[in-house]
Amino acid sequence: MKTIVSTVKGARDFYPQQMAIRNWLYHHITRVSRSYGYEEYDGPFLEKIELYAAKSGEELVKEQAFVFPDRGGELITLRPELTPSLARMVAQKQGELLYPLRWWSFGPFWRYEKPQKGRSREFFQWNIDLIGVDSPEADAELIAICADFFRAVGLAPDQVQVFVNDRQLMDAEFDRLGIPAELKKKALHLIDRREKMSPEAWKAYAAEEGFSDNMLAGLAELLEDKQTWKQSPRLTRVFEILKAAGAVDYVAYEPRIVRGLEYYTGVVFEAKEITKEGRSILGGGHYGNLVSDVGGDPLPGVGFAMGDMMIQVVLEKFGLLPAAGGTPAEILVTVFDESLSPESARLAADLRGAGLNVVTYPDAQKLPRQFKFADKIGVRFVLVVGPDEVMAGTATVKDLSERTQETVAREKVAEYIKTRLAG
RNA sequence: GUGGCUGUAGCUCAAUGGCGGAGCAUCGCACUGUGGAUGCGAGGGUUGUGGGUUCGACCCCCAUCAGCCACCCCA
Repeated sequence: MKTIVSTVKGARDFYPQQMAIRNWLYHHITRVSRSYGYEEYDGPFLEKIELYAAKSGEELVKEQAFVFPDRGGELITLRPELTPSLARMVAQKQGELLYPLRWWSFGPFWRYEKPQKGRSREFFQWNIDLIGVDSPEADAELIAICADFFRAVGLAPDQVQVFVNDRQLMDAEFDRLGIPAELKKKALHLIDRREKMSPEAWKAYAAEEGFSDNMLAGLAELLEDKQTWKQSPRLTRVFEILKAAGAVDYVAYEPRIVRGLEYYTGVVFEAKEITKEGRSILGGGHYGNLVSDVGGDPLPGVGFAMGDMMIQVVLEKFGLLPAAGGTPAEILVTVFDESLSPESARLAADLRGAGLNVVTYPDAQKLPRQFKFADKIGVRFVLVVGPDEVMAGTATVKDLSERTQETVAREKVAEYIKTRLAG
């Protein structure tokens, strides 16, 4: 026992039960993505560190990426996010791709973080982007995809919400409040920090950063006003579209959402569980230029990313995770004794040929043990082929859930079971 | 990266510094052509790891690892 080598910190074993949940998530992600016409893609899991050097939050690469030298001495990074890879993939074929581009992906990422609930060092992430358009319709489409996904997994609008804001609206409001250009970035940061500090600490912090009392009062007011979006033609349009698309129940304007990543230039959004003001489930927004950092021509887009950990935390809280997997088999074929084991193998093969999932007991153990095993793994039907059945060309089919049993001609067994399964 | 809480059987948890236990689970038997129930029995532990204090450590101290929580940051 003591010699078992533990998993790498922050990495997870996927036992069948967890694997079933991962596949279930993947299934819904696939369906929603495809329903909007998005194509699946993926990038490499390993990238050169330079790819991340210029882009996306300095801290992400410097402090949170797994970086190691390969045997040739080159610094290799386990990808901490997908956007830079996506940017390269688009830039490499910028001229030949057909826009707008609708692409999605679900795969593993690594970040050297301190693991806790809803956060590990190896996680899966859904990335989805609409590239090559700049319209509010595009923003609305991605937000509607969030809403559709939540609906698909059973989350209701009173459980999760997509909170939306527009950085350009904030920018205009900053102008109105007399906040100079050099303070705007700090102002966004200040908004981001508002909920994490007491009002006093927040004010002190703001004063330290160079904000006047007037600006501060204006900012505080801006954060309380849930109607400001009406000043923004873009947000007005986004909400109009979301209403028409039947997604607006899941969406709300929220001035406190500004998002940390600097490449967002327009609409930004973040989904949260609303009952506890929890951590964000997913986040995204509009970026003005995806590919310039990797040498392409300016190309706008909108996208979001959702990690697999937080969504599972939320789904579990609301009892929405699918029931544990168990065996995919419907049938267990017992082995009466060693001499008749080929009969069982033949019957099992026939049933598999008919499209059924069949477990054979791998040993000529006593029948009670085989039945007990069948019960525990959760198959519905147990088949017995003993001397009597072989003589008569039949098989005995016991339905564990109905507690009934019938002896059926061998060639009719598959049909018999299918009928019972359908009924 | 910072601060805090917790590590005892497969799981959930007990055990004043003095013989490490229970429930559930597992396995066996009652029960050689039929599962769940019941009864009886069995196996399972370097008390996360490594040091220290002590006549004696699951218990106290130090370190370390892991999990969780709050920051940081974000998904």
